[in-house]
Amino acid sequence: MYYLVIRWLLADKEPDMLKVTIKLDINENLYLKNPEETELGRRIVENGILLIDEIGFESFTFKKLAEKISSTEASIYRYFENKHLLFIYLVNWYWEWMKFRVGFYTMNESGPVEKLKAAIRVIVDTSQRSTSVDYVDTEVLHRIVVTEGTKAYHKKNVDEENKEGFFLSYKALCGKLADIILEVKPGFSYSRSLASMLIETANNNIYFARHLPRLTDIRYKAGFLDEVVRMLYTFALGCIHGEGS
Amino acid sequence: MYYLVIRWLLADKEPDMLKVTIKLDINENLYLKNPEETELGRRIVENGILLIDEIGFESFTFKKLAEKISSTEASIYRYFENKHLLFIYLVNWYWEWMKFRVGFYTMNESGPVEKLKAAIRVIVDTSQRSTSVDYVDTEVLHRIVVTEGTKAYHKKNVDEENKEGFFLSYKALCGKLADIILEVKPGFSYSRSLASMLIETANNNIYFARHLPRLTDIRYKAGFLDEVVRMLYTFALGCIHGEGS
DNA sequence: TCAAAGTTGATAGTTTTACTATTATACAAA
DNA sequence: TTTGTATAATAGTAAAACTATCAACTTTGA
Repeated sequence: MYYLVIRWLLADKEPDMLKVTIKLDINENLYLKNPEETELGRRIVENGILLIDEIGFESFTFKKLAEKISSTEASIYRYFENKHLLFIYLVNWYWEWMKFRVGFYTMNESGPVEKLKAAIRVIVDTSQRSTSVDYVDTEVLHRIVVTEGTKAYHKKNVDEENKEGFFLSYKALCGKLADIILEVKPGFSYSRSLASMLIETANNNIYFARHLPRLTDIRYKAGFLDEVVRMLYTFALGCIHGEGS
Repeated sequence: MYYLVIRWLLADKEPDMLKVTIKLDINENLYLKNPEETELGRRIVENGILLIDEIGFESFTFKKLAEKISSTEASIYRYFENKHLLFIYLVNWYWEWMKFRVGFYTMNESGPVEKLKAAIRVIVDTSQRSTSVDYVDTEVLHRIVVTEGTKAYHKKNVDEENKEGFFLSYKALCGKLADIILEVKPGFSYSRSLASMLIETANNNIYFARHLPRLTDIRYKAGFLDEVVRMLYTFALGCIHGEGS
C-alpha cells in the first residue's frame, strides 16, 4: 500500500547537491483526486505548505490558497474535501518522507546504538545533506509539522480517521524507530512509547526553544539542533538502560 | 500574581470524600469578565468543559454553549472574547490545579526520588483521592486537556499570547517539576526538558492507549494508568541517571 | 479528425460561524 | 427614587466552508 519511488538526478550546476524526486503513495482516502498527478494538484500542495507556514493553519482557507495560486476555491475542493484533510495529507507526506530518511541514513551504520543515534539525527534535523524534494519545501513542511502537526491526530474524531488509515504512516515511522530500539535492547518493554516520545520530544523542544523557552533547556541559537540531538541521545539511552533499576 | 485559596469542606454524607473548593487566580487578560464571580460565569466554565468533551473543540461554538445553559451567545461574549481564549482559560485552570496538586502530594514525601515519583503519579492520574472541585469536573477537564490541550500553545500566534502571559501557569508547573528533578540530581542539564517531556508523554500515552495503540506499549484496560506511571518512573530515572554515559 | 471525456475557471449561491450592536428588563445598591 | 449593572432578546454583518452550474479548453482514443 505504501511504497517509495526514488529518482536521483544529478544537478550539473551544483555537483555536491543531489536533487531527489520522491514519489510517495499516500492513503487514497485523504484526497478526492491525487494531487501528485497534475500540475494544479502539485501547486496546491506546494503552496498549501507555504501558506500554512505564513499565516498558520487556523487562518488558512481554500479561498486564500486559490488566490495565491491564481485558481479558484472550487478547483481546490476537487482535490481535497476540506482543509483538515489537506493538512493530514501534508503531515502524512512528512511521515512517509521521514520513514524513508530513517531507513536511508541508518542503513550503513554499524551497530544498533549507532543506528539509533542516526535515526535521532534524522528526526531532529531535516536539513541534513541539503537534499531538495522537487515541489515540496521540506524545511517549511518540517516547520509546520513542528508547529501544528499534533492537530492532525488530536481531535474528537480520531477514531473514525484512524479507521480510514490516516495515521498508518505515523505508526509505521514509529514502528521503524521501535525496531531499532529493540535492536539496542532486545525485550525492552517500552519500545513504541519511547519511539513516539522521541519524535514528539524532538518536535516539542525545537518549538519550545523558539517560542516557549522556559519549557526547555535548549537555547535557540545557531546549532541548537545539535544540542537537541545530544539531549535525545542521553534520554534515549538513559530510558533504554534504565529499565530494571 | 498567581495564588490559590483552598477551602476544605467535609461532606457529611461521604466522610471519606473531601469536597474541595479551589479558587484559582488566572491571568486576567484571558477573560473580559471574571467567570468565577458570577453564577452565569461559572455555568459557562462548567458547561464549556462538558460541551467541549462531548463534541470536540472544533465543533464547539458559543451558540451551542448558550443553548446548553439557556443563555445567549452575546452573554457569553461578555465573559470571553472568543472560544480560543475560553479554551486557554480552561487549560490554565488545569495547569494551576496540577501545580497545586503536585505541591500538595509531594509535600510529605521523604526523599527527592519519592517526591519525583509522587509528582509523576499526580500528573498521570487525576482521580486520586476522589477529590471533587465544585463547579469544575476535573476528570472531564483532564480528558479534554489530554485530547486537545496542545492546541492551546501550538499555533501561529504563540508569541503574542506568550507575551500576554497566557502560558505562565504551564511554565510554573514545569518549573516545579524541574526543581524536583534537580533535587534528585543537582546540576542535571535537562531538568526543564525532562519536566515538559514527562507531562507531554503522560498525556500522549494516555491518549495513544485509547485511540492510537500502536504508538504506545500501554494497553488500554483497567488500571492502565498505573502502567503509565511505572513507565514514566523508568523513563524519568533513566534520563536523570543516563547523563554522562 | 471528430467526438467524448475530463479538467479547470468563472460565477453564484447556501449554510454556519464568529462576531457586534441595540434595546428592554430585572434586580441591587446608593 | 435614582442609578448602575447584568442579562436576555433580537437583529444584523462579514467571513468561512462549502455546493452547484456551466462554459472553455485540453486530452484521449477510435
